[in-house]
Amino acid sequence: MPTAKEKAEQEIMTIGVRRGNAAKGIRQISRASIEARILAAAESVFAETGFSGATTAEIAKRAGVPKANLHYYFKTKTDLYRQVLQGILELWLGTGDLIKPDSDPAEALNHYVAAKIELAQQRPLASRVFANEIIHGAPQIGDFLQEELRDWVDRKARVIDGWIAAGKMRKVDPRHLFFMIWANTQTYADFAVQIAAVLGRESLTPEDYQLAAKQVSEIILSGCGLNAQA
Amino acid sequence: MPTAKEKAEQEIMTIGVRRGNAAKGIRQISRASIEARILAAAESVFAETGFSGATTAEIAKRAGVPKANLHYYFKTKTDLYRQVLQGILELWLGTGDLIKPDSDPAEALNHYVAAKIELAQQRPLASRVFANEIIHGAPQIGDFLQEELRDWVDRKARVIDGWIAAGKMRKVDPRHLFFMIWANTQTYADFAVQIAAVLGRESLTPEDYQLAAKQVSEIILSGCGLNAQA
DNA sequence: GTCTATAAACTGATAGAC
DNA sequence: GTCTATCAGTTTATAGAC
Repeated sequence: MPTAKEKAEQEIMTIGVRRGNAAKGIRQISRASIEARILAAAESVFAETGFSGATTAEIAKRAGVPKANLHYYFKTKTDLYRQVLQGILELWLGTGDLIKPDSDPAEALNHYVAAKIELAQQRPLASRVFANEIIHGAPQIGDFLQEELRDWVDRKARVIDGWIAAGKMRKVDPRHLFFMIWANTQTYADFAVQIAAVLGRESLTPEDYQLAAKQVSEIILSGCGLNAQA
Repeated sequence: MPTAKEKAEQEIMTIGVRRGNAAKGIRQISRASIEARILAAAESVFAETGFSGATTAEIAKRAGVPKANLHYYFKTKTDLYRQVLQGILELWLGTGDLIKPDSDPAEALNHYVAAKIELAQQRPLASRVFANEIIHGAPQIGDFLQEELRDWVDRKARVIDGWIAAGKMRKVDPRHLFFMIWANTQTYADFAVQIAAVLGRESLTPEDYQLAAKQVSEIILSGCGLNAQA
């Protein structure tokens, strides 16, 4: 028979804290952890079935909370979806830090491709939720694309144009170069099922991702008149 | 006031033929045209909202037929979806005909990229329905990927390995080369909203597709140690 | 804060008259 | 073959007891 203290801790671990049996600090930690569990569950369900196909019942089930609680923490299914997307967008813009004027072009682009492939391997669900949102017209993040993302690409494009003007690489359209890199890396997350099927595997192996990063880097760098990296 | 004949023709054009007012031949043509309209409407709705988000009511509305008739021509929503996919797959394998042993590698790959970009431009909805299906685990076309598509890629990979062995191009992994080409071309259909937003446009222009085809071809061919085409 | 029960709205599919 | 009316099953969201 568990003590009252053990029972309370069990509740913190599993379904959160009931009012009155935990200090404020612990309650906040617990609340944050419940929200994190719901967000993680939501990401997986949205990735598998898209926004419309996802049900709050399934998300709640995977998060291990009653459906009513999900609606207590996130008012509507759309609110939950928006917050999942928000987390993904923050992940996205974090890469590409090495693309700055005084970097070596080959090193910077190689690093960017590797980081994006790494993300495809580590967070394929996030990539799929994002891809699904864009394919269906970006109803929730259209503003982000036209503002933050466009600004980000404009800044990076200026860097690349600078490299070209300095004779450090072949003349290419910098924006379409980014479209190429995004497509080539994200495809290993979004289309993993197709790629695995063509390779005759159940799922992609670490070696597949490694070869993908190597070849994508080589072809794109070479296409930009740069030497491949070790 | 329309004559009886005009009225009958109008019905053929709009909702098909009622029993008794058309010969068998005309009825069959009409039936095919109704099915084609439903399939086209279904493609657009599936592309916009995915399988789960699509409603048979919306598809019927766009096709200009009562919902019950849609279920008369296509028993279930899944049946309709499968037939839409079927048409898309046939479209897909048609390209790549020039990738055969005695072709010039640069010409063949350039032609393949151009054909795929052309398809992205002409049939973006088809590309999005396909992408949506793959992202969500290919529940309906998993078999196609493991059989027909895998065989197709195996055959083409042998051709490319032959070109490499003959010293006609740099050594690359042929399968990952296809993944690159698919990703780079289909992204202009699937992610058109994102690309247009980054380019600051309402939608992509013919010049955008032309530049895309040119740059994708240049970078991939150069990356394969081949000279760019005119 | 948690959870059961249920309201309110939607959707795929069909019955049955024409 | 066509079409209106409707059923049966889901699904989002909330009320209200604890």
